[in-house]
Amino acid sequence: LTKIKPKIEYDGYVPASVTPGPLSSGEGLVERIKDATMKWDPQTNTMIISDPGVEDKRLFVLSEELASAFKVMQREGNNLSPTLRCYWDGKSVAPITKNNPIRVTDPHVCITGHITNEELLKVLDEGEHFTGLTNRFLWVCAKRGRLQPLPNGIHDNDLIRFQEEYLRCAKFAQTIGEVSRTKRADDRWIDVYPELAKDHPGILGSVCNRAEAQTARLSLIFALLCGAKEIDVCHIDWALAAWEYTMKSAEWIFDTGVKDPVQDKILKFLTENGKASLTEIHKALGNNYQKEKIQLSIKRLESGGVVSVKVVKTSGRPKQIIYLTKKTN
DNA sequence: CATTTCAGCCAGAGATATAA
DNA sequence: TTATATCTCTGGCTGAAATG
Repeated sequence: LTKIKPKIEYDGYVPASVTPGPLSSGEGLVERIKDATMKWDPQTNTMIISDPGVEDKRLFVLSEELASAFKVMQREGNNLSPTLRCYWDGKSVAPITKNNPIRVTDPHVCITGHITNEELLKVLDEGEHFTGLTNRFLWVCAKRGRLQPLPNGIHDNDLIRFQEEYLRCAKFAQTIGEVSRTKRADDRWIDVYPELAKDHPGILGSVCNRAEAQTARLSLIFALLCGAKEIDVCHIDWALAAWEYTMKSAEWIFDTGVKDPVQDKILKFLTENGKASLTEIHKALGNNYQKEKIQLSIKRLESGGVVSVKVVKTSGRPKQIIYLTKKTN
């Protein structure tokens, strides 16, 4: 909406600020919506505002170069990924740096990124660094429907119609406060929830294991776009349809070729030895793998029924033994 | 082309944390 | 306290770039 020169009256509505990226570091994302910073003034012996910060915590990032964002995330010490994850959760962000007490309270950040399938697979294949990040995005496959050598563009009148419609919804949404589901919508939600919450094995799991939260958010957006005060059954159904499309997209993108390298190594070790303790697996992975990544991979293998984990008592800390449950091929 | 330099990688020892 | 789990750090290796 804001990318196009406004042709309509906003009439009091302030659009979120827009940045084209590129996403390069968590600090960069924080800077745009940071809180005011205070510092001690020895002259007057009071706290003074050293930086007014930004009042409006909304930020829309349109990153045409998502590949570069994924690349910088793999660099050591880059905190883009953790920052993005905090943003998704709506948590306040306070990067820990010595001389930079900047923080962001209640961020509201939306990121739209473009990337080709080839690039995505390439950057994802190189590291498993962004487990937990990929499932905070909705993956939507898009391709050119037909060749259009002489595009007409959208007619101004049509565009204005969209703008006005959107503006109406946005203004309305800002007035209604908390949104809840209707009773019928609650029932529908309870109905579909178990299926949504189901774990998926493999790398697809790490991409899709946030289905409930994503669908809930989508249903809220659909409701607001309808100008509704409550989420109704249809909004949930639309959200489910949208979610299904993004999941199918993710399946198409991620289920071809990309494997979880940690899983592969664990499986290889297990096929050679039959069983292994966590320490042995850790050693097999080079003694320097983070426990989260190992645990995640084991959990996925476990939910896929490939391995089972047993806890064995010792005279010290209990030993966790991982068994191969069925033959792999 | 041969040699030197150097950053980056990695195995693995050893230190530290954790659960009972 | 013990044994296991997890993390950190170092020295050696490698291959690419710089130098002669």
